[in-house]
Amino acid sequence: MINIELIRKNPDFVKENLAKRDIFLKDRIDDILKLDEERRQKIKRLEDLRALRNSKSKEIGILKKQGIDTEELEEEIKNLKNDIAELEDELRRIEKYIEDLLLRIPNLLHESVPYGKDENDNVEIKRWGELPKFDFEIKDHSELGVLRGLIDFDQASAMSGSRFSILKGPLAKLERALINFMLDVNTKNGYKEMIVPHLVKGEALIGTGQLPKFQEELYYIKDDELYLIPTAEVSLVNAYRDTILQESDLPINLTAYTPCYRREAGSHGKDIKGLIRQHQFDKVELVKIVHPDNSYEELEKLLLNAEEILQLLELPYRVVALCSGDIGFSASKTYDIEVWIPSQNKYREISSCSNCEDFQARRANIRFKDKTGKNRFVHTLNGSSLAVGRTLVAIMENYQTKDNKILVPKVLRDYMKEEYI
RNA sequence: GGAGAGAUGGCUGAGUGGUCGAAAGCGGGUGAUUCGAAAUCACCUGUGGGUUUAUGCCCACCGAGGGUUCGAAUCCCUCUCUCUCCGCCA
Repeated sequence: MINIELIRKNPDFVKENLAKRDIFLKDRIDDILKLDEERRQKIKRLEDLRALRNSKSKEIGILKKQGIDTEELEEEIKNLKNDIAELEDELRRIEKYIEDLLLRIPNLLHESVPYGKDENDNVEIKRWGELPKFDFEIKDHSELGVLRGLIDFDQASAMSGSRFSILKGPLAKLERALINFMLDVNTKNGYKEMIVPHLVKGEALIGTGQLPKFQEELYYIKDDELYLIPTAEVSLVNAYRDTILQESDLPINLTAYTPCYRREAGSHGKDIKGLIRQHQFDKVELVKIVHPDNSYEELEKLLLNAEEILQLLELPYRVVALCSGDIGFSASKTYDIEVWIPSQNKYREISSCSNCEDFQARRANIRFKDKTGKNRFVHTLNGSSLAVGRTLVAIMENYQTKDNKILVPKVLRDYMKEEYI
C-alpha cells in the first residue's frame, strides 16, 4: 500500500510514477485526495464533540460525589450522542472507501526501472552459460516425458482437469531431489528453512498484495474462508505480520518449499502443453525482510542466490530487468531469471526476484524499532529460488540424450544416486 | 466434537462503573554516585490518529465487533484465539 502521506504531499510524483505502469490511475489519486480531505474534516469535528462529551461526563462524576444534581448536564450530553454516532458512521464509511481504493493501487516503481509497455521492453542484464548443441532431433519435455512413461497428463486431467500432471518414478524423484538441493543451497546461504501453511485467510493475501485485486487468480475454500497459497511468499511474509522487530533482527532470510496453486484465469490458451503452466506446481521460495536503507543491495544478493542454483545445475540463463509495464502489482523493482528452453528456442521465466520496499510491510504491518526508538516499516523482498517444475523442464530438455534419456546434472547425483534417468 | 478456564502495556501481573492509558515488579533508557564497574538512588519508558511553527493540546485503543450508561478495562451479547480435561485422529 502506498503511503497516503506521500499522496497528500506529492500527488504529482505519485501520478507520474504510476503512469509508467501504463495504467490509468490519475483520477483515482484525485479521488483519494478529496476523500482524505473530507476524512480529516470529519475527524476534527468528531473529536471536538467527543472531547466535549468527555469533559462533561467527567464533571458529572465530580458533581455526583458532592451530591449535586446533574440532570441538566446529562441532558446536554444526550443531545451530543446522535451527532457523534452519525459522524462515526460517516467517518467509518469514508475510511473504508479510502482503504479500498488504496489497496487496489499498485506499488510505486523504483527510479532504476526501465520504461516500457510490456514484456518485450524488458532489459537484458546478463547471460550465463553456453547454449547446448544437439546432433539429433530434440524432443520437448512433454513428448519425452510421455514417451518414457515419466509423465502422465491424461490420468491427471481425468481426475483433476486440465493443467495437472502426474510425475512418475525417477522423474518424481528428480523433482524431490531438486527441492532438497535448492533448500540445501539456500540454508547454506543463510536462509532459514520454514514449513508454512498452504491455506491462509484473506487478510494474509491482502498483506502480500494478491487481494483484493486478484481474487480470480486464487483457489478459495468457501466453507472455511481459506485460500490456497499461490506462492510461499504469502506465508513467509505473513509469518511476521503485525510484529515489531528489533533492528538487530534484520535482515531476516527465509526459504520454504511449497506447492503453489493458481487458477491461471487470464492465461487461457497459453502454454497448454506440458509442465510449464500448471494449476499446481512446486516452488522453493526465498524471502528477505530487511532494513529499508539497504534493500536494493539485498535485492542484488537475492538475485545472486537464485542464480547460483542455475549455475550449479549448469543450465544456461539470462537475467532481465522488468520494465515499468511488466512489473507486478506489489513490486518496486523486479529481475526475472529466464532459463533456456531448447524446444522453444528461447529463454523462459523460472524465477522472479522483487523488492516490494514497504508496500507489503504497510499492508501486513511489519515494522522494526530503529536506533532512535521510532517504529519504521521494513522492506520485503521475494524471489523464487526456482520454480521446481520449470527447472525440471529445463533439465529434461537441456540434458536429453539421443537415446531419449536424461543426464542427471552433477550436483544432483548424490540425491539421485544415478547418472541417467 | 463435549466440558471448563482465560485473553490487560516488551514480559509477569493488579484493576468489577467516574481524575485509569491503566498499580506493582521485571526488562529498557537517561542521570547521580564511582578511578571504573557492580550495587544503590532519581527520573523517563505503549500504539495509532487529528491539530499545531513548536513546547503542547485533543481523540481512539485493555483479543475483535456490537449493546447498556451522562460515563465501560470493569456490566450484557456475539465472535475469534489460547490453555486444561475428555473423545476422535495422521
